[in-house]
Amino acid sequence: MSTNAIPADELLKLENQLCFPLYACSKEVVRRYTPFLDELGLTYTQYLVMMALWEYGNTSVGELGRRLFLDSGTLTPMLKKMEAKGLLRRVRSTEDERRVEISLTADGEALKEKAARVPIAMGQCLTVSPEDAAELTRLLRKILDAIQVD
Amino acid sequence: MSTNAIPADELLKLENQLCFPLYACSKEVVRRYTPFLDELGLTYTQYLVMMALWEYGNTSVGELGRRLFLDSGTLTPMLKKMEAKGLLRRVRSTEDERRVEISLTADGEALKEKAARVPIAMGQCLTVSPEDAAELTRLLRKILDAIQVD
DNA sequence: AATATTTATATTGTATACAATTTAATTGTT
DNA sequence: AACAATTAAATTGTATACAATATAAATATT
Repeated sequence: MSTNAIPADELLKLENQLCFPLYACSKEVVRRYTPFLDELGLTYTQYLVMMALWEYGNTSVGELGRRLFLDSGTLTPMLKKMEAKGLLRRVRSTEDERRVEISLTADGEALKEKAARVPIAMGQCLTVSPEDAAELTRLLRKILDAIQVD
Repeated sequence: MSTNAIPADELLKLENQLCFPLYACSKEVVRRYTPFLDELGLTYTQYLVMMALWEYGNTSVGELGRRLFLDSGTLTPMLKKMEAKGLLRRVRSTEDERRVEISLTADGEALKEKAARVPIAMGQCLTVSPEDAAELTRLLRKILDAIQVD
């Protein structure tokens, strides 16, 4: 572990850091979803929950959290709201009473058709070439995979 | 605007979307900063504010917001906390009384030396090659630039 | 000059996020 | 079986984020 030759000035410049554009880009892109998701009555995180349920089917709070990188402190209140809106059911598992099973209602399942508009609209809004998008996704997944290890 | 041939099923898969890995990766990377930033008594967003001030010098709330992609609803309460901690000053401009000038205190300026450890520690924590980091940053900046236009 | 428009912050309200703790159920050990 | 350790959600507390609105100051218009 040798002394790093780069001075504090350079190290701390926003443009020299990976994390800042990552943070800013994520926020700005998510923000662009809002008008399209408003039409579905969903927030971005709720939309993620719905996509996970549409794709993988019914699960538990914990499994949902592992898939979406969210913990129960975020999910529990959000799932309660979504249950109140009639999109899903929260049922304590009889098999393992620690678990709460999340399942889609008919309304929740039906919302999928309307939701297909969202990625299409965003695709037109973002103007990222398919190549750039693929490369970006690849690099982000690589970091996510690496970061999970420790 | 022709009918898109890709079915809803495919469009709505988490793995087929750029935004989800972007969102998840940003969150997970920011979370890794926490232990290092705790030593400085900063949150990640506060760290961004400090980096902007160290790099660009004193500014106004609005300019800070444009640089960091944050609005006054986020910045005002946060800057008040940072002022209370003695890191910066908030002074209503006499020249234009709508503006609030943000300037570093001696303590805030001094924190820069300790903060240089943070990007070094994160660099070791992330294990991203310089090439991947450069490519990723380039693509993220490209999206951020494109998204600002509309 | 008086009024309208724009601009810069601040405030309000809603929705995440997550660390830390709590509670209750299940599993592992002796 | 009894107790310890682990696991799954829920809760608590703190800190963003941002849309919408409010407020006040500066600028533009008539």
